Amino acid sequence: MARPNDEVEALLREYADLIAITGGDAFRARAYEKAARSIGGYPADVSHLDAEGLREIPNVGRSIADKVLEYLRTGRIALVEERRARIPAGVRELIRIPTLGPKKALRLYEDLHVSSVDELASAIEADALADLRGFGEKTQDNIRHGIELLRRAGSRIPLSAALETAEEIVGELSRVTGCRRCAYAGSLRRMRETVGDLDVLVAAERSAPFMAALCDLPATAEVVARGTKKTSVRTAGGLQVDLRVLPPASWGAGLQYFTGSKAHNIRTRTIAVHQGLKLSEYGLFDAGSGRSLASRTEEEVYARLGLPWIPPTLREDRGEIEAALRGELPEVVTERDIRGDLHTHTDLTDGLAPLEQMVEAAAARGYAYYAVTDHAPDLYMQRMTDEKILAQRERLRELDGVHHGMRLLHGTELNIGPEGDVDWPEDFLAGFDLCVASLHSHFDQDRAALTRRLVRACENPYVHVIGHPTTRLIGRRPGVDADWDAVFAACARTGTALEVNAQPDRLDLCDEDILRARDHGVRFAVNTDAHSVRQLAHLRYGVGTAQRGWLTREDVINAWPLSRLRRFLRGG
DNA sequence: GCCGTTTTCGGCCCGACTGTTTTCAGTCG
Repeated sequence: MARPNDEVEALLREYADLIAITGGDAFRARAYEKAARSIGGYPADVSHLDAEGLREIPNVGRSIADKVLEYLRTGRIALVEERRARIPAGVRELIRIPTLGPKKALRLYEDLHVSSVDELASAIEADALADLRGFGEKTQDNIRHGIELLRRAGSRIPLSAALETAEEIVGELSRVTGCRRCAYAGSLRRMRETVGDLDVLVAAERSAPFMAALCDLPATAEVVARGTKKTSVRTAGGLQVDLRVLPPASWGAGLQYFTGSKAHNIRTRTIAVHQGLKLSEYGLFDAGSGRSLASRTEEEVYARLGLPWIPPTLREDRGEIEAALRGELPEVVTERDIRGDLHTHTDLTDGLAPLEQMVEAAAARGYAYYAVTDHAPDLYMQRMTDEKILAQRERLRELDGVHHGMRLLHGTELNIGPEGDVDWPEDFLAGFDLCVASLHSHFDQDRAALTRRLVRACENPYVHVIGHPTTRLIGRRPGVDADWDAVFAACARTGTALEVNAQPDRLDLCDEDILRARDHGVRFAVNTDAHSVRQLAHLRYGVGTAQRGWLTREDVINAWPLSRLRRFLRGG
């Protein structure tokens, strides 16, 4: 099951939403939100803490500590259940629609008895909102568009959630007696940004114990189908998990087949056919005699087809077969190649952990260098000042090299203003080792204005990296509309790196944009944008996305040794 | 509900944008 911290976070967030929807004290709602975020990002497992330990978590006081203890003891929080009884779950779903907040949700529920996204969609179709105060033409358009966005994301779940569930399931099944191999395949293994269902494979002589184990998992809510070769279940979170048990001799062929993509597999099967072979999930066979030629490992299967092993993240039929045939497959960047994180926050702005904890955690990851990039003053809500950032710099210099010799870079995340200007004058910017610059507002400027804005940011000699360049939020907000080829060209010309932001709901740039930018000769930085210690581990999602964009160590500035990185930052 | 170099009460992230309610509520970052 999910980590206790995550369960508590979800519950407190729900409570905060319910307070907001029922018109409770806004500050109280925010207090629960803040506590939820702090607990979710807290490094220690809350189920191992007592009341005193819980209260050491920022934004957790006596009342919330008691509620957490109640949850850990009984599995529920009475006050949350009380609020739940007053507001149908579907009403809370409504506030996931962009531009629709708690106030509008409550009005829809009270006046029209709308208690789900589907009911709202029908109500709009039936023109039932016409007489409702505050729901004019434009508002309805915005809601309709918001519902569209939600639905397009559909039932697919974020890569990060899928990966956590898959790793738990693989962990459990690996412990079952008779398990020779166990792995997840499918779009998850290819690290697609969202995942529709999980494909889990087991190699074993007997399948029954694994089918039983899957059905008995605590995460399993419903058994969809149960057979000897394949069993499907649905988790409490609504994720379908397909388990296939293969004979050990078919492991490689099965893994290849179920990893896909479909387009990639069509290409490999075509290659097989042209060689008088047949490729299936059971192996690579001679089409005439039916004799098995390769099946134990993926490497064998690819080799018998005349191909090198192709990393799963490349298997999209986006030229990887041709590159493999030419012997020109890229050696894609791996998590081990990343020598440092270049975009991270502390509690000086909206991060959760103090500088010392972030630095210590970064060192524990084995980084050679690490940049701290808190928000700059133009993002007013962060209340940054010259004094605060300079005091941080002083403290950071003291910590430089203290942990395993890890070097620290003092940076900032600048705000790209509507005209492409950034916070602070040039002489102040010159004091930073590294500046990331990102869009945080004015997303709906027209294409020409947005392009100019981004190009101007690139042309600023103190801007080294463009953070989360499109600002998309997966399933919630599309990226901004710019002439990206012009922006990528500007990055290449000015030596400005583009970020591959590893936050699971961003993954920005996305794989396709990376491929385009790469053609322009742009460099990249794979960064977590971590706002807590735990988020430093989000790096893997960024690396997966970078791989899908065919990036190598050479393309990624934070895979370089520090001396080379510093030359890049100096513009050399 | 949390918190404290304006400290046990009285603040709390501030400002902008949008749509619609002609003076501001709601939402967002």
